[in-house]
Amino acid sequence: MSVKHSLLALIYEKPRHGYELKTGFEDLVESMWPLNAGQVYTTLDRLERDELVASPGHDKKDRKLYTITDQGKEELWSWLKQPVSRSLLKDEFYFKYLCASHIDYEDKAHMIQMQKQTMVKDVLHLTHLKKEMNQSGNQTMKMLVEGALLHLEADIKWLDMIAGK
Amino acid sequence: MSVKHSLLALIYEKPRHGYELKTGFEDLVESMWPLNAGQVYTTLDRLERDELVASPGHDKKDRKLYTITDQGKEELWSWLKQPVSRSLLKDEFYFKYLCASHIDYEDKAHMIQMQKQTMVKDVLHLTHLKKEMNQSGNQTMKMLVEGALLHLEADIKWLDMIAGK
DNA sequence: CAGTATCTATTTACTGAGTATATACATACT
DNA sequence: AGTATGTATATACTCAGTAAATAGATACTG
Repeated sequence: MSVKHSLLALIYEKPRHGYELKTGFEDLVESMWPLNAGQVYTTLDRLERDELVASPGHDKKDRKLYTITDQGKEELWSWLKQPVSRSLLKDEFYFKYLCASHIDYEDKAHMIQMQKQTMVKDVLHLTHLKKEMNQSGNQTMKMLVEGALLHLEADIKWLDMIAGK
Repeated sequence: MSVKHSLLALIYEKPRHGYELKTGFEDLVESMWPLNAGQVYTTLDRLERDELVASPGHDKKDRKLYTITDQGKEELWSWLKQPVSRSLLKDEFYFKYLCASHIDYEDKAHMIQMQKQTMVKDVLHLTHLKKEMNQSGNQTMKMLVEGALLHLEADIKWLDMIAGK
């Protein structure tokens, strides 16, 4: 999504070094999104070049620390402020379906069935996750799970609709 | 999304040259997704390099034609067959919301309101589009619009839910 | 306790997607 | 005649992300 902005958010919280950002990111997304370690460092290089972060030096263990600049804060706020617009075709399945229709893909029914299966599995998985989160787990993530479930519901409803045509 | 695969689909339909792919793409998405002309040619270069397309030569007007190879067809089928998995965080607003929560962003309520406004506007726009499509317009696109509306409904329901907490 | 696996930590060359911009000829308009 | 628009392509560049290598520290295991 935007690794760049999430790193900015983590550095905004407190000064950090590369590896701490990697683990910080993974904590943030509860390991649901594996992050290539290299990406942290390449992104940091670009952030520093663009003066959204700066480095005041290294810590005791010789790890390069980064702090957010004023410009970096502005960038972070403006990213958060900007609503996301979900253009029709930003949804990958819609786009695939459009391509498949265009070329009269013979297996469109199968395609829809497979997609539905994946989504039903996702519903089961997320429902399980939601239960787990009732005991422990952070509140925000629980809401996201709830949102994702509503999303999946809508998707499945739609798949049934188009499968019936 | 995947310009690469949609170009493959268009070439699969019939041999085409670069400019024809640009216009073909824009017809396909009914101009809802502006495509940088340069991207067509850079993508074609990569497709040719990877032997997913080949060029049998130029047409009468000296435009380089491309045809799909067997390997290209396989790539297209496998893309279409593969269900898309929508990881929780692939949704940009969820991700933003997670970042905002993490840093105690003061204006989360405002953020949610802005997002809702954008979505309500989108609903109006798509509802209008749907009506237009009842007369003219292709059937597939109409279904996508219907799907997007279900999606937006779910999103708005969720936004109301989290705004109330 | 020697050997090995895992964790911490970073670097770098590279690929792939997408953009900006330049060019050039043809046609339409005014 | 001059200007805008449409057709057509090329290319250098940026940005995001990956693969793979390196290396020291710590934990585990027979």
